[in-house]
Amino acid sequence: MTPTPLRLHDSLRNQKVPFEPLEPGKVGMYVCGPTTYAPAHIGHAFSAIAFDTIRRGLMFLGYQVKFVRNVTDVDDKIIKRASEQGEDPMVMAARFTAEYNRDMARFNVLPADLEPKVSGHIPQIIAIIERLIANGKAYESAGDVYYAVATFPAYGKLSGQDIAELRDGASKRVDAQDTRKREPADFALWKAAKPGEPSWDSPWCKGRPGWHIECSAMTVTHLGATFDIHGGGKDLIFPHHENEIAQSQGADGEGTFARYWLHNGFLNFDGVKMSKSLGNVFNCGEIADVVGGEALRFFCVQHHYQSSVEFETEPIKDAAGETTGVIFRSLEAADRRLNYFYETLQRIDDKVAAAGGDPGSGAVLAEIESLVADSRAALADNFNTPIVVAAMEKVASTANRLIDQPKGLDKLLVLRTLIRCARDLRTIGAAVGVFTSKPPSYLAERRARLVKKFGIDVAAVDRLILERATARKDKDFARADVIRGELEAMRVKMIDSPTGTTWRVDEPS
RNA sequence: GGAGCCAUCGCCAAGUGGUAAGGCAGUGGUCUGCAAAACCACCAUCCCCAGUUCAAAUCUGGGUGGCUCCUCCA
Repeated sequence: MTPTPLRLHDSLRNQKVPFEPLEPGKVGMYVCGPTTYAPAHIGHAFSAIAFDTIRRGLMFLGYQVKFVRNVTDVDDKIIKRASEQGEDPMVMAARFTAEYNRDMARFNVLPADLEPKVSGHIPQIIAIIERLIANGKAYESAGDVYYAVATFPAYGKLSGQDIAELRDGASKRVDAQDTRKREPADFALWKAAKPGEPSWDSPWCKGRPGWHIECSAMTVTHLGATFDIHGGGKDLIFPHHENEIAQSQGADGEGTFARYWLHNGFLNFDGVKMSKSLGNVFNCGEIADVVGGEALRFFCVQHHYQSSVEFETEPIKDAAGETTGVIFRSLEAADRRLNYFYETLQRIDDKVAAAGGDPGSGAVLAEIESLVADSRAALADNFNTPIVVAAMEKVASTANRLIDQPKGLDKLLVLRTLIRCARDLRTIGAAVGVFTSKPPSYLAERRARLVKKFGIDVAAVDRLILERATARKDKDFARADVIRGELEAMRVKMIDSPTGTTWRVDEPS
């Protein structure tokens, strides 16, 4: 299959450009992963989902993707946190790494093809530092090794920063340790370890790598000196990605390293940045428990990966006015829409099963035929997933119409069209990471989640529904409506149909 | 102080030179014992001002408002 040509927004050129992989049909992609010193929060998920969507999009468009996402398991923050908790840093990092991967799986983030760790790449890191020293780009100072920013003229190109300005900015923050640097903007490639800290032998001192160098070492190890796509959060542009470029090109020469830079936008909470001081940092586990992992995934897919996104929350307060929790309005809305799609898929499956299955090949209604092609075009235009969602909305509403009001249409045509709707919705859903569950399983999980959340007594609901059915049979509609009122007070809404009464839990919107 | 991003219907959100996707909410309708769900219909000229152009939400300049980075914060 010939891959579909695509255009993507390259941060370095700051514009949408045609994507031309090094090797036709193949994509080598590297994304900055987590530093594992704490449970993953929703920002980590947001970035991981963005690049998982891009990866899936590339695969859907016909590219063979090698997806590398690193784990920073050696880092000052890890050492600090582990020391505070009296835990071994490497053990703690391994624990949070496993937790990170479990969390991301709940958002339908596929495992990376490779998940390199700093601790497993010390020789490669030392090798690249040695190359940098040999090239005159780095210098040793009291056991530490620093990158000499002044030796790399292109420094600042990615972030649009002027190196003179950076010097001014950095010089305001000089502290005692910085006297080891030639100039404040220089950054550490290797730093000496204190007793008890994780450390490795090196030509300079027993120590550990600086933060930035790991990515340069891992990309060249696993993707080669030059590769296709490098991704990460917008906040990493400076200094992290700027430093990566300086390191890799300093070691391997001009024109090497990432050929396209992709950066995902940030999550804003009610207009402000997420930060611990504002108390709006939410862990992935909490989010997935409260609204379901796929709801966050769907929410992300409803937005463009590059845009910053508004995220509406509302504190839950007890009688005394104390905050006891938080309501994720945006995610609840996304989950309701996701529920609509799953219910639609369920209805199609039921209808098809009732009709005796697939009637074989033949024409389908033209209005649903373009979903796959339209989605392909949208994804090929810088991974425009909101357009994909809009196209899926159209197919879902058509499917529902065919189920409810198939009047005047050939039965086999309707059946074939419905089968095609379901098949294409699942195909396109998978291309962006949604609708991956079986509808009964999603619907059951959602109900269980909401039943638990609102403390609904399922046995009582079933009893009341039976009572109401009896009342309706007796034409005692007054009684039936009283029962409905009682159920609605429990947040239970009934859906009457020719085959009986089902119910759903409704969140206040 | 330096760099950059953004401003589209009540809310969320695509579109970045050719005459405003989609969702939520709202209104009217079909269906229903009544509802709900589902479906159908209606629902914005794009922050302000000035330019460029046959044509601008989309380009340029100015203004206003918001956000981010320059602090190993995704």
